[in-house]
Amino acid sequence: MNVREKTSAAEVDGRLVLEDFLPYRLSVLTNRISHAIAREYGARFGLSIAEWRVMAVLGRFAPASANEVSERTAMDKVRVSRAVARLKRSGLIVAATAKADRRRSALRLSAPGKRIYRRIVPLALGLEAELIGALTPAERASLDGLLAKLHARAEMLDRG
Amino acid sequence: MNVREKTSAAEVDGRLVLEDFLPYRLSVLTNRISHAIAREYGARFGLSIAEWRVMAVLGRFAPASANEVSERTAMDKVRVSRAVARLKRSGLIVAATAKADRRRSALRLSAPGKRIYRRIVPLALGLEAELIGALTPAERASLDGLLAKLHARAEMLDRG
DNA sequence: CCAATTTAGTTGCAAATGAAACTAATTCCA
DNA sequence: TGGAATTAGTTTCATTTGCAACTAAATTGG
Repeated sequence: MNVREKTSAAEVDGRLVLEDFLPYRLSVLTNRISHAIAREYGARFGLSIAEWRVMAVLGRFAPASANEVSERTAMDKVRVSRAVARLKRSGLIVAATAKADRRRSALRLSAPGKRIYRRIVPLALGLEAELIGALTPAERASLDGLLAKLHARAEMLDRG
Repeated sequence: MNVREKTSAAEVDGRLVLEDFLPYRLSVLTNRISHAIAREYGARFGLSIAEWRVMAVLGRFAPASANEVSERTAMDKVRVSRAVARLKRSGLIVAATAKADRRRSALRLSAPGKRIYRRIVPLALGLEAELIGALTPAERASLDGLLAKLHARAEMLDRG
């Protein structure tokens, strides 16, 4: 009957069905979340999104170099460099030169940085809870696995 | 034994386990995909991501006003306004004044715009295919449902 | 009706961004 | 070894971004 093969859920007759197109859906979703986050605790503590992300990485993985932060967040290294500079200026993080490699900095949260970090974490978790509140535990587990797979593929696309 | 309640998978002892934190994971994933996309067809056709998104919406929903584009993509209206201005200048879209409401523009792809659109669509779909290539049909369906739920929640967070 | 408010879209301006060039330290290998 | 190539991070510069203020059109309610 000469029915055209459908190559993807996101395509009909050569046109892109945007609302089914995964990169688009992820982008919109992430935009909305980032926006809500920026309002929620970004503005409240005078932190940009980039700054908060740096702090979040350091709260979890300190000491870390700027490069490590960049890799972990997929943020541009220039953006990281600037966020780090601002955070140093405002005293929320401290930088030592790494012993093994003097090009590298060893970044950590300062005491005031830790205090702010500990105030933001519950807010961040609260927001996440609102987000996944509609999901059952099984769905959360499923989401977890799917994101892991997508992440692995995206890393390949981005690098290769 | 006074074990502390664990409030979330992404929290341990007051610290945020970033790699389990949904907004972070989505952000990294989206960053990587956008980056790959920008390289893949952004640079190749001289289009910014914003411009391509406008075209993608128009390819799907023309005629549409700038505001509609903004809502559908969750992009700032200023960003849309500028992308539209550039696309008009380069002749890829045309704007008529909406009959019913003369503040509104009625945007459409021009003939050259359609030609470029039809060349980009397969690339976009190819990229998406690479991304979800690792997922079974059941997993794709599952992802679809989960994103829909998250999207609904995110919209509430962003607006309310 | 028409003044007050709302909505679509643009522009001014200051801040954020990122590619490319640069400095400085390290590694590689001939 | 030591010079070439690589890597960490910063700076420069042109572009992009987005808030706020604006214009213009439409809607609302008195």
